[in-house]
Amino acid sequence: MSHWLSIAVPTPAHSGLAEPLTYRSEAPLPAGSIVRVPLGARELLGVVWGAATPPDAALAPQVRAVAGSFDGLAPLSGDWLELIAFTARYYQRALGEVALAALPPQLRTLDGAQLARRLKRQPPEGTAPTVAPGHAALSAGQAEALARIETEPGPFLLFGATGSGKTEVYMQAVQRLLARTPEAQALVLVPEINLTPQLEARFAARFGAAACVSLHSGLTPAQRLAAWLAAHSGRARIVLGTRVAVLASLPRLALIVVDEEHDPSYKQQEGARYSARDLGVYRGKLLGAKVILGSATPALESWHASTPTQEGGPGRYLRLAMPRRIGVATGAEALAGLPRVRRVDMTRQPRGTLIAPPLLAAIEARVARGEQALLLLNRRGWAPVLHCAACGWKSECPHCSAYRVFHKIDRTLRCHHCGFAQRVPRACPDCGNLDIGTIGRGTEQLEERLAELLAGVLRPDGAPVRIARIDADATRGKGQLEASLAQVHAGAVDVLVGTQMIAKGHDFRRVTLVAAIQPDAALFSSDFRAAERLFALLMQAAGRAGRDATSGGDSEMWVQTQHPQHPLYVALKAHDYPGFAAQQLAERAQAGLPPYSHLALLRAEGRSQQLAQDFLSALARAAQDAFARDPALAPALAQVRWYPPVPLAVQRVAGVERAQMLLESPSRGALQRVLAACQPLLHRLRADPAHRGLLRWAIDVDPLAV
DNA sequence: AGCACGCCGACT
DNA sequence: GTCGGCGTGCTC
Repeated sequence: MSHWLSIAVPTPAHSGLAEPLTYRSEAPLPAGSIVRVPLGARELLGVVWGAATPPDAALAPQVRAVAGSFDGLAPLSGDWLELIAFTARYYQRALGEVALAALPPQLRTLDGAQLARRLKRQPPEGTAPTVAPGHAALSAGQAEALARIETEPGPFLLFGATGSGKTEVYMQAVQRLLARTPEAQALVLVPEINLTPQLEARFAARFGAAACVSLHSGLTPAQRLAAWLAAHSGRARIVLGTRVAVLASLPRLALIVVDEEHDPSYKQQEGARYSARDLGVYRGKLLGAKVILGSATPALESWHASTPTQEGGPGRYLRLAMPRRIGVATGAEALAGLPRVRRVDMTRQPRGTLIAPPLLAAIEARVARGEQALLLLNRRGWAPVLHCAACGWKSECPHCSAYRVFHKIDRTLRCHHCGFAQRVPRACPDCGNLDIGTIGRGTEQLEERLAELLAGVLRPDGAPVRIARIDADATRGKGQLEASLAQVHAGAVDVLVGTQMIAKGHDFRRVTLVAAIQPDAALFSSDFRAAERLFALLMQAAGRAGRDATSGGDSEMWVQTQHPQHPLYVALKAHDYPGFAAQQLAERAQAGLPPYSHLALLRAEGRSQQLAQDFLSALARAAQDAFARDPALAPALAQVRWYPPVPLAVQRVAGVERAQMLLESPSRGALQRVLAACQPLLHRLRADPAHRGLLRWAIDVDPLAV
C-alpha cells in the first residue's frame, strides 16, 4: 500500500514552491526521516514533514515516488522540525531550503550504503563526559551569575567585561548541567571559525575530547558530517560551533550559550538571512533549555531586552552583570587594571598625519621594552582610490559603483566587491598624465610607513623591530592566519598591523598597546548600527591590551580622531558601556529604530536601477491595493510603514543594479503578516512581462544595516 | 537554482 | 549539415 508523504525539498527561492511537496512511498516513513526524492530531472535530499492528504485529481499525476531513504539514521525530532519551520516562516524562506541548509552537505552525495559505512565508523555510544578536577576558584561575580543561572529560567544576558571570566561561567554551567543530566547536550556558539580551536581545547581539557565536537563551515565535508552525526546521535554532549550550528540536530539539547552575542557574524548575510543569536533564544524557549548570551558590549537589542521594566520587573532577559575579577565596581578604582584610553586630537596634527608623534613615541617605547603593539586600520590594500590630478580620473570599477583599491604588493587595482583586478596603469588611462596618485590609506601602506618610521628602533635583544600585517589579503592561503598568529604569540612580531579581524578573540598576552588609526568614519555613517559596532570593536580591541596581569596596569588604547569629544569616545575612555548604550538607545527611540521598531528590507536586483526600483514600487502599490481591502490584513497593513525604494549604498555590483525598500513597524507580528502576504505578490509581479530584466528579489528580516 | 527544451551562428 | 550559444520555463 502506498503512503502519501509531505516532504520538504530544497525548492529554489523563486519557484513559488515554498511548502513541502507530496510524494508517494511504499514504506511508512515517519516525520523527520531524511529521504532522497526526484524533483524535475534532479534527485534531491528531502525531509519528511508528515503524512500528506491524498492528492486531488489535478495533482495526482504529478506525484512521484520517494527514491530512497537513509535507514539507520534516526529521524529528526519534532522539536527540530518546529525550529526549522519557525526559521523558514520568520525569515520568509522556503521550508526545504532552511531544512537542507541545516543538514551536512555531504549527506547529499552519499547513498544509503555509504552512510551506513560512515555510521559504523562512529565511536560507540556511552562515552560519558569526564570532568577534569582542579579548575580555578570562582570570583564572587561568577559564583553569583552561576547561582542565578541555576535557579532562574532565563534567558540570561551575561554582561561581563574582558577578563571577567565569562568562559569559565559557560564551562561551569555546562558542568552543572551534565552533573544533573549526564545525557544532556550543550550548544556553545562563537562568532568565527578561528575562535573554535582555542575554545574547543579548553572544553576538551575539562570534559574530555570524546564529549566535544566542533561544527562550522571550515571543516572538511567528511569532518562536518561526522560532527553532525555525533550531535544528532546525542553522543556529542558539547557542540561548539558558528551560526550554522544553531540549526544542528541536538535531540537532548538543554543549554545554549551564545558567546560575543553582539557580533554581526551571527546574522547570515545571504540565502536564509537568519540570526543565530535570535534563533538560539527561540530554540531555548521551544525546548525549555537555558540560554546564556554573553558579551562585554551587548547588542543594543539585548541590552534593552534585559533592562528592568519601569514597574521594576525584570526584562525579557535577565541581566547578570559580572565585574572584572580585580578592581572595585565604583569610582576611579573601577578603571584600575583596564587599559587607559588616550584620544589623539588629529585636528591638531598636520594634515595627512598617519601616526601622530605621541603615538609613535609610545609604540617605540613599548617595542624597546619588549612589549607588543596592535594597530587597527579597517581598510585593506595600499590606498582605497587611485586618482589623476590632471583630469580627475579615479579608479572606478567598470562593473560596480565603487572604486578599485590600489594594492601595491602585486601592483593591482582590485575591486573589493566583484573581485575585478587589473595591473595598475603607469599613466592615467583617460589623459595619459604620468602623475597619478593615491587618496587615503590602507593596511599595506600603514605597514610600509610604519617600517620607515620605526627604522632604527631596537628590541631589548638588539634586533630591529619586526612588523607584520594580518588582513584578508595576508591570510588568503590556508593556514596563513594561524601561522601569523603563532608568530605574534611567539614574540617574533613587535607591531601587528591589521583590519578588525585581529581584534576578535585572540589573546595576545604581550600586547600592551592597541591603537585605532582612523576610526572616525563610523561616527557619521548612514548605517544606524555603525556607532554600536565601532564601540564594540574598540572595547574588544582594548581588551586585547594587557590581558597579562603583570602589564595590565599600564596598557593603553589609543584612538586617533578628529572628534575627541564625541560621546562615543568619552564613553570609551570611561569604559562605560551602560552610558554608551543609554545614549544610543535614546537616539534609537527618537528615530524609531530597533529595538523600538522592527525592520525588514525588500531587496531587488535587476539589469537597471529603474527596473529594480519599479519592481519594488509595484509591490508596494499591489500590497496597498490588496491588503487594505482584506479584513484579515488591513489591521497589520495599518501598522507597517513603507519607505520608498532606494539604491543600495553600493548600488551596482558585478554589473547588477540593486535597490531596496524598507518596511518598519512597531509590531513584529504585523510586519510578519504583511511580509508573508507579500510572497504571492512578489511571484506574480516577477512573472509580469513589465518586470522582465528583474534578476532576483530577497527579503531580509531584522537586517543589520539599512 | 539546475536542468530541460528551443531556436540561431561557426565548425569537423 | 551538426555543436553549442544562452533565452525562457518547469519542477510534487
